[in-house]
Amino acid sequence: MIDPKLIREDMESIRVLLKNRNMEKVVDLDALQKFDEERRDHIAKIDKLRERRNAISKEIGKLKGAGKDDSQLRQEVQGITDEMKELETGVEKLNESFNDMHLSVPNIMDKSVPIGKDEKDNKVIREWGKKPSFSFIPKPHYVIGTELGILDFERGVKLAGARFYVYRGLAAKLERAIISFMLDLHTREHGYTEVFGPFIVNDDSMTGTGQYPKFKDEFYRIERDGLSLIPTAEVTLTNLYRDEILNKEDLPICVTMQSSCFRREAGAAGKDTRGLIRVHQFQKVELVKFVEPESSFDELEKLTANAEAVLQKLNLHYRVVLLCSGDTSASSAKTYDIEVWMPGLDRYMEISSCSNFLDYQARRAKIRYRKAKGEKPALVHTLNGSGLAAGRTLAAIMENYQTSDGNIEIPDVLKEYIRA
RNA sequence: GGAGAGUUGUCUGAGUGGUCUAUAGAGGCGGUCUUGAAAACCGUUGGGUUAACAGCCCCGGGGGUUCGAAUCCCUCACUCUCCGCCA
Repeated sequence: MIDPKLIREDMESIRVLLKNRNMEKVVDLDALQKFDEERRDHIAKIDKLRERRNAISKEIGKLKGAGKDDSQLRQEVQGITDEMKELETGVEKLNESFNDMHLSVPNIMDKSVPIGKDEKDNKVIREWGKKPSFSFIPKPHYVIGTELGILDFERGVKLAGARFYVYRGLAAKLERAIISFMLDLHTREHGYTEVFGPFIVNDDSMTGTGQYPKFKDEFYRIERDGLSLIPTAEVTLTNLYRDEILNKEDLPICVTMQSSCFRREAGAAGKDTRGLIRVHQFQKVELVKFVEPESSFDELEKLTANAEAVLQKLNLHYRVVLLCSGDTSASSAKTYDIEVWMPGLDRYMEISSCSNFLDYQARRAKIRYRKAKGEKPALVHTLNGSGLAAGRTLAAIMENYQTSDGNIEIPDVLKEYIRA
């Protein structure tokens, strides 16, 4: 959620924002403003009425105690109650309309974000390493994996359906190694604390990070228990401090967690249908930071560098892309995608997405901190990024480390994790 | 899954429908006193809404009864104890 004050005081900048994000049609700003005004007007009236009613009730109590007649006061209070009821039903509807629209207003955007329509307008910020050269035509990971018998898509389908897979032998082992390696790197060298928490969370958590209520179709929900499978450990990690007031001294808080991630991929029919790129269940190491507002853009650079370090140590060529206004997700103020080179697919593939949410998530999830004793709590800034998606990392290693005889070499940094 | 007991402000803990609309103690912060400290004494001590004071809201969440609810009713969640089941 953006600061509701912006809606009242700086409508024009929101109008520009919506235009840049191609979301002009998503939010009706005039209606939003109207709902807000009416709703606040009603609330003020109700408060006045309640003040009067509280006073009368007190009076009645006194009269009763003294054994005196209170019928006149009772009559007056009846009128007040009726009026309040009417206003209250109005406020309920107004609040609902306002909240729905307020939730769909995207986050403000950083000045450094290029204005653009879609991924074509994204800006490549830097590249690292080089595309590897092969003396043969490199195969896509799903061909290598199937031929080696370590990726089994047919049995994945049998067990659960399309977009599921089974790892066998080296693939299973390699992914486990990748995850351990990444967690060790982030905790030993980048200052993150390793966390492990629920993969299944309640609706408050899904709402806190912005998955609900807008994108319900994209996630697996267990109706019977009112719980959902997390699409990313961002949900678990960011909601750790939901409804809490943190100490300034404890910031920044940097946490990392590996989890399975569950996505319905509802709108992805026909896209990336082969291989490990787009699947319903995959593993990922997530990085989340809670920081003071002043430092959040510096922290975004650091977080992105932390994710890049994984690829550097694996010696995988990648580029960092700054997403343009139209391609940045609604809750993010600035996003870098890290795209790894896939020789078999002959294209770059997103393997991490690092975002600064400013106070957008913190406001929803009520994550605050106290700057100094006696001061009112202020919202923290939250950031997150993949560090990295494990299944895609496995795919990238398979394609980049393939040999002419159809095998895969093990990257040096993973060797100590694979003591077969 | 069954039975019972709970959930109150930083903590402990009162409060079973009003007339001081949250006792009291501890802790924290400030002060007096002191060479300094302790003790003692005095004061202060949450979140939200609002331009702001006032007002209004918050006694696990939601709903209800009532002129009036921490207090009564319904419902859900969580915690504890016992039983059952179980990796």
